[in-house]
Amino acid sequence: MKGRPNIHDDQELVLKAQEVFWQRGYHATSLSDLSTATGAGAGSLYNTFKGGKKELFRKALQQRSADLLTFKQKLEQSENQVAPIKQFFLDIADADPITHQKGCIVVNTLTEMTCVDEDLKQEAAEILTETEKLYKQAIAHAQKHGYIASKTPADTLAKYLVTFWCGLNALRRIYPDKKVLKRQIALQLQVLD
Amino acid sequence: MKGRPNIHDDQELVLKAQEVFWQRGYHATSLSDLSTATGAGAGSLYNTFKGGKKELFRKALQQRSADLLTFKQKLEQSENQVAPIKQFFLDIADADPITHQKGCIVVNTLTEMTCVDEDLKQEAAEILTETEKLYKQAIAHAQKHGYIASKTPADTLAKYLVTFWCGLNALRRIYPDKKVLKRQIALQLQVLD
DNA sequence: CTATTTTTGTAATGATCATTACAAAATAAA
DNA sequence: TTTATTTTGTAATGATCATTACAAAAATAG
Repeated sequence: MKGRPNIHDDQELVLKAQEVFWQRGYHATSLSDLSTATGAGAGSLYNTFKGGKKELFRKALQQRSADLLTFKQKLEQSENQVAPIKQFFLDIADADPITHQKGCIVVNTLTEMTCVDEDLKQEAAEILTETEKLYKQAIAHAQKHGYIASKTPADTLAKYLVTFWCGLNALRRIYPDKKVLKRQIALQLQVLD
Repeated sequence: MKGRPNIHDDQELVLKAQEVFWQRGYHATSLSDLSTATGAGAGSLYNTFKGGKKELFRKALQQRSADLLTFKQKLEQSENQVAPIKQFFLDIADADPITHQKGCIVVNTLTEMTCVDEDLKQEAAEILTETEKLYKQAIAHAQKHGYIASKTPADTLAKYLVTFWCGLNALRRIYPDKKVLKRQIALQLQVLD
């Protein structure tokens, strides 16, 4: 293959860009910010991501869809498939302050892009419905095997968890406090007993 | 008083600006958008709001703090102070599609401004903690008078409601569907029985 | 070594942004 | 009326934005 070799790994560019987008959102992030964060100049960024800023953002967002797949595989190896989900939520309380402030890039995007960019809003919404589907399967599995007593439909409980996830990412911004968060998370997870 | 008279009422300017900020957020709203929405030129807007776009946004946000006070007065006239809160949540399901997409300007601002503008983030956070305080008093009152059986501390339940509010404003964007929302809201309000 | 191809950094480019300058308009006071 | 004062709409202003143009750099292929 001819041509000057890549300095920057494409995937690493996406991850470094994701960090900035995650913290500042789409509109408050400039190409200069992305250049600084990635270490790549505008030339490189536009050569790699022909769609420019928006394509880079899309890739950063869709990365979470890939991450979800990894979590799905972990679930499927569990006896009680709801246990890793509960643990995921409980672990949120232990996160560092910056992580609390960042929240969730998918929820952030849903909020930022609604009434602004229908495509990106829809992409964020779809990642959340994917998450919901994963929750639903895990809950149904756990109910079938007696890990959950509640007769509430798995569908409803899954939507409950997605709602909680979105709410928790607001709460942790207001109260980035381990004790408070642990207590609130425990309360919310009671419906899965 | 000397001088050319006002065409635009200050409060109406704020409310018209609020509508645009509520839908599009701070960064995606241009002064041209605000000029169109309010019917006032840049000259008028800067003459009225010396702080420019940011002051106008602040006023639009703080309007919700005033609205909260109105709700507080309604609460204090109720026998069961938690009843109007439950009703408020249940009524969300009946809102029109655009209202679902808009969500809550306070939660939107908390999300948009975290890691971007500490002042505005804090203002949004404070409106939510004010809301929490209002919930807490109402819940404590209801518990004392036997309207709520749950022994869970009012403080914890109030934070639960704020978390739910933030989550619900994501859920309604994904499912702007009366049946779905009614079901999920009813489930979440069960902790207040 | 030469030609070709791709990446890279930098420096335009043109659009859009928030803000300001300013003169005309419209009132009250004198 | 005349003068003073405030509002209004429009047209600069200068900054910043995303994007593109382009030439140097760095590799491979012939």
